[in-house]
Parts: sequence; structure tokens; C-alpha cells
Amino acid sequence: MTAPGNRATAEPTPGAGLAALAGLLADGTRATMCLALMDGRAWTATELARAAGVAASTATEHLNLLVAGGLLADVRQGRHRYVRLAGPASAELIESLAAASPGAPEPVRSLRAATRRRALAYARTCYDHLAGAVGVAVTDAMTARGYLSWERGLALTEAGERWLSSLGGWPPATRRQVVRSCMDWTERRPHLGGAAGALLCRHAIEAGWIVPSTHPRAVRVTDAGRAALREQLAVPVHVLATR
Amino acid sequence: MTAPGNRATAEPTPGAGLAALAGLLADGTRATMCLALMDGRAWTATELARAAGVAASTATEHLNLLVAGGLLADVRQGRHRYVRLAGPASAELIESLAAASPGAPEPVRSLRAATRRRALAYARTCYDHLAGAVGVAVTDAMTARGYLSWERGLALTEAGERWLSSLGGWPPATRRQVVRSCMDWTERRPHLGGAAGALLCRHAIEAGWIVPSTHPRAVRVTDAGRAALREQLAVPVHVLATR
DNA sequence: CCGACGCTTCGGCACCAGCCGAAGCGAGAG
DNA sequence: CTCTCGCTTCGGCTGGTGCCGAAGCGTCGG
Repeated sequence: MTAPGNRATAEPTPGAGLAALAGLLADGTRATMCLALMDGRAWTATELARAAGVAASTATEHLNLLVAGGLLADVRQGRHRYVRLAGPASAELIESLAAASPGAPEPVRSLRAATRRRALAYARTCYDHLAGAVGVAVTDAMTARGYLSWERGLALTEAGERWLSSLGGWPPATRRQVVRSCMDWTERRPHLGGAAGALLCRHAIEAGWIVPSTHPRAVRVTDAGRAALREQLAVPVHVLATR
Repeated sequence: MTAPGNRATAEPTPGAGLAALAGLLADGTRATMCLALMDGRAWTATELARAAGVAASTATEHLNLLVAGGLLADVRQGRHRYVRLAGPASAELIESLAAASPGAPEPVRSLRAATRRRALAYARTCYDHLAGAVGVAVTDAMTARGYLSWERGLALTEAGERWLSSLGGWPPATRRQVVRSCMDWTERRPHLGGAAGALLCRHAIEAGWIVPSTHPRAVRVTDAGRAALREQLAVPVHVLATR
């Protein structure tokens, strides 16, 4: 007898559910991770470990708890584990909790975060290829022009190979998979990865189509880039509009 | 070195504040207490201890944490410690957390709770005297008729003594303080306690002015009670309206 | 085929958070 | 004054939890 505790163990205490949920956020490391994820992006496990200042193994444990608790969702992609907020409900919950805790809601910080988020959603690098609205738009345009085929998995067509050759550096001297579908976490649709995606991204940088933004990972599309993408791929103008 | 933990100890980790706040609700016992307090009333420490199923000493520790964390507020009154939610912000926070946890928001339960809350706010016993809208209204009426004086502290006037005598059982055979100002937690205004308040409450029960409600502590005012209060104290009709 | 890399599993460690009962304190009631 | 009663303080116990590093596994790239 003498039940040792009302922890989240056995008895259906009235507040057990609430306590279990709050317990997920009651740890500094987990809270820091969730706060980082509030930018809406999907982070890799390693990124979150560094952000929270813990070992990768520790991060794994925390992420398992948060995912099991329904606060986060994860997707395995290759050797990476991408983690994001499970949904708007999670974000709202964390937001209301964060707003009530001794963290002043400075309008400046919110503005910066919002700006950064917008910049990332617009155009960013995903490893070595393009992502965001621009990345998805480029992928769509390549598909529309017959450079990519999505039947029986993603594949590069002969026309696609010719176009990449015209950019230079094709075929790549690598055994790396030529094309790869990479889920875009802001657009919720796939964009082009793999060797072709990397080559395209490298060319875009070298040709001055895109330049690094002030925000980490984010990129800006230059006037030259907008012109090139419109001419070569017929990417819709509205996607490339300046922000 | 090798900082032992990101608990709520030293380093200003980004998520420390959030974690500290969540930590307050991350314990089953504390969560149960907060949920109990969601009825908007002020509970005594002992009541909360019983509700949560822990010893009084344990309850004290939890309440100290919750008050220190700003989630609850307490007031010492005589030998009692009354605890209530610190404010609307606390209530909203707990509500949003409770709504997101595996506790189904059954409309039936909410309805019952709302009904109970309304009943308690209307009329209830506070120990051995009357509280709630009716309790405060009776106190106001007694003041208006010159039965109570609030100058130099609360006091019973001669007219007040005569009125109580007419009800019977006056003067009381006790050394207990005759009148006592008792803060009403739903009306946020003082109502009459002490020996006079107890006598009045006892008389109201014996004379059939009030009867126990189906909800604990709540009472209903009978038709006879409404008539008596209107005739003897000129209590405003709108306060006594049936619900 | 081999190395690099991201992640997970496992063992071990230390801390502390929650619990209780006993004893102490102060207010109220007789 | 004394008894009762609500609350608090204190000491001691126990189990859970967060942390790490080492080792293992699968993917990717050369």
C-alpha cells in the first residue's frame, strides 16, 4: 500500500492527463526544443540536440517522449530524422504556455521571428538543394516542361538531362542517386533533391540566381535569378515576386 | 563541470521559464488541485489535500509551490488558509492545457460544472454562515437598515441586536466574536460571519428560508425565504430571483 | 568495398521531487 | 486557562528522470 506517487503511473487521478501533458514541457531541454520548433520548420535530431545543448543520445530520448506524447511528429528520411510540431494545436499550446512564463513578448523579437519564418518559407537551402516556395515552384516547372517524370517514382527525362547539361557540370561524377523526392515542410509538397537538385542549386549560386539571406539557411532570389527562372523554366511570376 | 541538468536551477536556458511553469502542473497532485480550483471558489488547504488524496503536509508543499509560481493566490484567515486561482490568466492556462490532454470535454460534464458554479455563486454556506450573492445581499440589507455598522471595524448595532433577538436564540451563549467580516470569493465583497452570521444561518435553515441544494455547500432559497428576506430586511427582489 | 555520418540502444550515475508521520505553532472556542 | 484543530516544519525514505559515453546499425557518398 501507501501508493508511492501520483506520477503518471497507475491510478486514474483526475489530473493525471493534464500532468502528463505538462510533464512533456516541464523539462528545460524539451522546452527549448519545442521553442526552437516554433519557427514552423522541421529540424533534424542533431540540430535540436545542438540547439538544446545535449548529447545526441539524450536528444533521442526527449524526442521519443515528445513524439509519443503527440506534441511533435517525426519523419525518417534517409539517415535523418526530421521533427516538427505535430500541428497547430501543439503550437498554440506551447505558445500560450510560453506567453505566460517569464519570457517577455517583445514585439521586436516576434517581428524578427516572423520575418525569418517568411524568408525561410519563401526560399531556403535544404542541405545542398533548393526548398521553400521557390524550390517547389522550380520542381513543378521542371515537371511541366517534361524534365521530370513522376510515374513509377521520380525520374529525370532525356529532356531534363539535356537541360541540366546546358547548365554545365552534367553528368555528375558521383554514384549519388540522380533525383530524389524531398518533402518540403513549409509547402507540404515534394521538391527536387538528389544529385540533380544539388547541381541545380550549385549552378543557381554560381550564376548569381540566389544569394544567402541574413537569416540562416534562407536565400534571396536575385533579379537575375528571377529572369533566368522565368526564361528557362517558365516559373510563374507570382511565385517569384519580391518580398 | 558537466552540468547535471537543465532543471530549473542555474543557467538561463531558453526554455527554462516555460519548463518552470509547466513543471508546476506536471505533477498529478498539483494538477488535481488546480482542476478542483477551476470552479472559481477558494478552497481551504485541508479540502484540497483531501481532494488530491495526500497528507496535509504534502498539500502544504504543493500549495507553496503553486503560490510561489504565481498560479494560485492564498489568503490566511484565522486558522484557515484559503487558496484560489490567481486570476483569469491562470484559469485560461489550466483550461487550455486540460482541454488538450486526454480528458474528453464532455458537454454534459461542463454543463453540470457550470450549473454547480452558478448555484454556489448564488447561495452557499461558508462554514456556518451564509455566503454567495444572497449572503452578501443580506449583509448589505442589514447594513442599510442600520443593523450593522462598518465604522471602526464591523459592529452590531442595538437595532441589530433587537432584530436578532426577534429571531430567537439571542444573545448566543458563546465567547465567539459576535460579528466578523468574511471575504466572499465569488462576490469579492465581505459578508457577515461570526456568531451573528451563524445564528442567522441556523435560523434561516430552521425557519425553512433555505434548503440544501443537490450541489455540496450550495443552498436554495425557498419561496418562504424570499418572502421573509423581503419583508424583514427589504432585500432587493432581483437578487432573490429564482434560477 | 570502405569510411563518414546520423541516429539509437544500453549501462551507469547522480540528483531531486514527492510522499509520509511526528512534532510544533497559533487561532478559535469553551 | 485548556483543548481542539488547521496548518507548517522537519527528517527520512524511495523511485523516477535526465545526463553521458561507448557501441551498434543503417544510409549515403566516394
